Amino acid sequence: MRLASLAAMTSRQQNRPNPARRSEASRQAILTAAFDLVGEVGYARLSIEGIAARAGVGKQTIYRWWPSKGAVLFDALLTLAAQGSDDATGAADAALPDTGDLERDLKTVLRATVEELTDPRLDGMMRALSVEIITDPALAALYAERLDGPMRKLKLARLRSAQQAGQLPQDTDLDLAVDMLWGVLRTTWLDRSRPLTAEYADLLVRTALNGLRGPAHR
Amino acid sequence: MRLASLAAMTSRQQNRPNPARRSEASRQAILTAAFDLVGEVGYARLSIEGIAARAGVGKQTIYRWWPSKGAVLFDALLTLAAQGSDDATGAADAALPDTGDLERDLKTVLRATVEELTDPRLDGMMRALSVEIITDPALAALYAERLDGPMRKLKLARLRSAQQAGQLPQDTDLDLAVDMLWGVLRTTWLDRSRPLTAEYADLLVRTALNGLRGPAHR
Amino acid sequence: MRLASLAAMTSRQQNRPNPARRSEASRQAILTAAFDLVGEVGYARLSIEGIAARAGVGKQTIYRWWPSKGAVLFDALLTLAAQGSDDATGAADAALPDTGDLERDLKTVLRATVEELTDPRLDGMMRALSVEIITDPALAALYAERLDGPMRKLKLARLRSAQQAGQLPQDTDLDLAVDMLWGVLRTTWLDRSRPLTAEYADLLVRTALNGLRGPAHR
Amino acid sequence: MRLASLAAMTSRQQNRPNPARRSEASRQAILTAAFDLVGEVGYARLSIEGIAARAGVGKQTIYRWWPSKGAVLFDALLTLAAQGSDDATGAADAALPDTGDLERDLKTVLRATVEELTDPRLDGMMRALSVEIITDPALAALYAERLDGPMRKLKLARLRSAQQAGQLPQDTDLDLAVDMLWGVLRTTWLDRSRPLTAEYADLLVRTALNGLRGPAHR
DNA sequence: ACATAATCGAGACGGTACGTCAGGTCTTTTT
DNA sequence: AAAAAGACCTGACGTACCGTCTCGATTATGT
Repeated sequence: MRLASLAAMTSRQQNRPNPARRSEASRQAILTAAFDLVGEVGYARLSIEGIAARAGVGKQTIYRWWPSKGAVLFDALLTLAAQGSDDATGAADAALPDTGDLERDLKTVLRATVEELTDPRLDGMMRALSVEIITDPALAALYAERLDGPMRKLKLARLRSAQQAGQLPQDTDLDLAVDMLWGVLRTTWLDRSRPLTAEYADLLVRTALNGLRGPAHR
Repeated sequence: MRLASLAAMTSRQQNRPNPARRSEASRQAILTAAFDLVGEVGYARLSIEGIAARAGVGKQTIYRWWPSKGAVLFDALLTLAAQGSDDATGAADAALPDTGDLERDLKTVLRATVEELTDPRLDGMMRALSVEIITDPALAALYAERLDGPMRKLKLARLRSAQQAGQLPQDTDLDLAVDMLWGVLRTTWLDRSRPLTAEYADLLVRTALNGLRGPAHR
Repeated sequence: MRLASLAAMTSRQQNRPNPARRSEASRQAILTAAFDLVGEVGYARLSIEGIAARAGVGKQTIYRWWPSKGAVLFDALLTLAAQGSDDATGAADAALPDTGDLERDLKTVLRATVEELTDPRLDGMMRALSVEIITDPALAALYAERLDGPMRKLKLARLRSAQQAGQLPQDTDLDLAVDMLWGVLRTTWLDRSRPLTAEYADLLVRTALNGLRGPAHR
Repeated sequence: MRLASLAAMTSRQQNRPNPARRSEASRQAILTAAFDLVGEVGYARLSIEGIAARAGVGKQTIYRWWPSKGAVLFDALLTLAAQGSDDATGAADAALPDTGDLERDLKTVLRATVEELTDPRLDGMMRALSVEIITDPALAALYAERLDGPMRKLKLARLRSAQQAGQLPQDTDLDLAVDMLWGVLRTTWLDRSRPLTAEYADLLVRTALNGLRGPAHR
C-alpha cells in the first residue's frame, strides 16, 4: 500500500493540500510536541490546541495534515520508530535474534519489550494510542498495517524459522502464538495487573511454549 | 472490603452526601441511560450531560454520586452483572462449570465469553470501560477489585480444582494461566485482529493448555 | 394596614403556615445572617443558601416565611429600624427635630443621614434593597408603605410645621421638597458621584431652600 | 481618554484579544439582542446565555469582549445613544437648547427626559443598568465617564451660559444644580413614587430654580 | 398527659445559568 | 500557497443556587 491510498484512508478533507509545499519543520515540531505532551500530561489532557501551542504552530496546520488526534499520535510513534530503525542498517533488514534457541531468543525480545513499556514516555504514548485504537476502527486498521504489521512479520518470521527447525509443530497457529506471547504481555501492561519484570517475561515465554499442562518429557 | 471503604476509594468529594437519602429511581435511570447511550453513540460521544438528559435527571445528581464518567459506566456494568447473577441462584454461589474435563469446561466458558463480546451493546460498553481503565489507574484498581476480581476468583478456582485433580502441574502460575486464556481473548477483541468465533475459543484453549510446542506424549 | 393584609401581599404560598408556631429564634437568626452577609459579600453574592447556612437553618424555613431574597432583606432592615426606634420612646412618637429654624434642623437631619449611608454595613444593605426595589414593583410598594412611608411622614410633618410658621409658601409641593432634599442625597450616594460629607449636606439644604437662582433679599 | 485606556479599565482578562479581528456583525447582534431581551424579559431574567442564543453567537464571543452582563448592557445603550446622536449633526456638536430663557429650556429638556423614561424599552434598559451601577463601582465609574459624563457636560454648559447671562449667581454649585434637576427626576422614576408627566417636569424645574422658599421678588 | 400535627434542620432533587476549555472551521496577515 | 495567529460557533465541562420535595427529630398545643 502506497502513501496515496494511506492518505485516502486517513484524510477526510476535500481540498487536499499540496504535500510538496509542506513545512518539514512544522511537521517535526508537531510530532515532537505531541510525543512530549502525551508523556507529560497523559492522554486525557492532551489537546490539539496544546500540541499546536507547544509546537509553535497554528491549529490549522495540524488539521490540514492529520484527520485526528490519534493520527498525530500514530504518526509520532511511526516517525520515532523509523528513526530508531535508522540507527541500524534500515528497517527492511530488521529481524529478531535467531540463535537457534527459540526460548532464549523469545526471552531476550520480551525482556526488551518489557523495558520499553516501563519507560514512562513510551508508556504514555502507547496508552494514548491504545485508547485511539480501541475507539476508532479505522485507526486500528491503520495501526495493524503500519505499526503492528511490520513488527508482527518479524515475530512470525522468527517463529517460522523455529517451525522449520522442528522446534515447533507444523500445525501451530503462529498468529495465535504471537498473541499468546506479546498479547498477554500487553494485557498485563494495560491493566497494570502485575509488575512488568524480566522474570515475568521469562515465565511468560516458558509457560506459553510448554503450555499450562507443563513441559512434556521429551 | 465493605461499601464504606469502597466509597472512600471512589469519591473525591469533601461533603459526602448521605446515601440513605439517595433516590434509587434516579440511580437506576442514570445507569440505564448510560448503558443505552454508550451502545447508541459510542464512548467518544458519550457525555454526562447526555446521560443526565436521557435519564431525566439533574447533572448534579450524577456528580454527587460518581466521580467520573468512567465510574458511572463501571457502575452500570456492575449493576448489570449483579442482575445477571440474580437470575441464577445468586452471585455468591456462582462457579464455572466443573465436569472434571478441564479442556471441555474452558471451551464452554470461553465460547460464552466470545458470545458476550459479540453483542454490540456489551461490546460498546466494554470498550468504553477499557478506555477508562487504561487511562485512570484509580478506576483500574476499582475494576480489578470489583469486576475482574470476582470473575478471576471463579476462574482460579476452576483451575485449582484441575490442579488438585492432577490435570495441571502444582507449579503452574494460575494467574498467568488466566491471562493466557482470557487475556489473549481480550487483546484479540480489543484490536479486532481476528473474528471472535467459537472455533477461535477452542483453538485458544487447546493451544494454551498444550503450549506452542504442542501436546506431549503422555 | 395590619399584618394579615401585609402577609397577603407578601406571600405567594397556598398552604399558609401557622405563624403562632413560628420559631422566633430562627427568624432572628435569618434576619441577622442576612444583614451580616450583605455587609460582608455584597448584594451580588448574597444567596438564600448562604443565609440559611449562616443562620443554621433549613432553606425551607426561609422559603416558608418569605417570598424572596428581597423580602428577607426588607424584613431585616425593618426589624433593625424597629429595634433602633425602641431605644427611644417608640417609633410612633418619633419626630424630626423642630427648633423653629428649618434650615438648621434640616442640616442636622441630613448630616445624620449622610453618616448612616457612610456605615459600610448599612451601605451594603441599602444598596441591596435599592436593587430589589428598582427591580420588583411589588417590593417597591411594600417599601414605600412600610419603610419609606413612615420616614416621609416625619419629614412632611417638619416641613408642614415650617409652612405653618410662614417659613415656606403655602403652595410648596412638600413631597417634591422631600425628594429635592433626600432624593438628591440618595442619587449622589447611589452613583458615588461625590463624597458624602456634612458639608455636602449643608450645601444641599441651602441650595434646595434658596433655589438655584440663589437667596432672595427678604 | 482613548480606547486603549478604556479597554484597560473594562477588561479583566490576561490574554487580551485583538480588536482588529473582531467581528462587527457579532458585536451588533449581541448588542441588539441584549437590548431587545432586557425589554422583553426584564433585567432579572436576562442571561448571557440568552443573549448569546438570541444573537446566534457563542458565549465565548461575549466573554471575550465584555467582562460582565452589565458591560454589555452599558455598551448597548452607548451604541444606541451614539446612533441617536448621528441622526442629528453629530455627537460632538450636540448641545442643549439655549433660547436665553433658562426656565423654558430646562422644561423642554426635562420633558424630553420624562418621555424617554416612559418608553418601556428604555425603562427596562435603564433600570437594568442602574442595578449594575449600584452594584459594581467599576461599572459606575465607566458609566460616569462615558454616558453620564458627556450628558452632564452639556447640562453644565447650559447652566454656565445662564450664569454668564446673569440668570444664575456666580457661586451656584452647578454639579449640584444638575443633581437637583435630573437627580430628583431619576429618584422619582426609580422608586415609581409618582407618575412622570410633563407637568411634573415643569414643577420640578420651577421649584429647583426658585427654591423651596419660593420665588423672591426680583 | 399525651397524642397529633406542624415546624424545624438537613439536604437530595430537577433545573438554569454560570464562566471555562477545547473542537473544528474560517479569515487575516506574513513568509 | 502554506503557515502562524487567533476569532468564531458549538458543545460539554464541573460548580453554584434556585425553589420544591422528602426525611426524621423536635416542639407546642388542644383535647
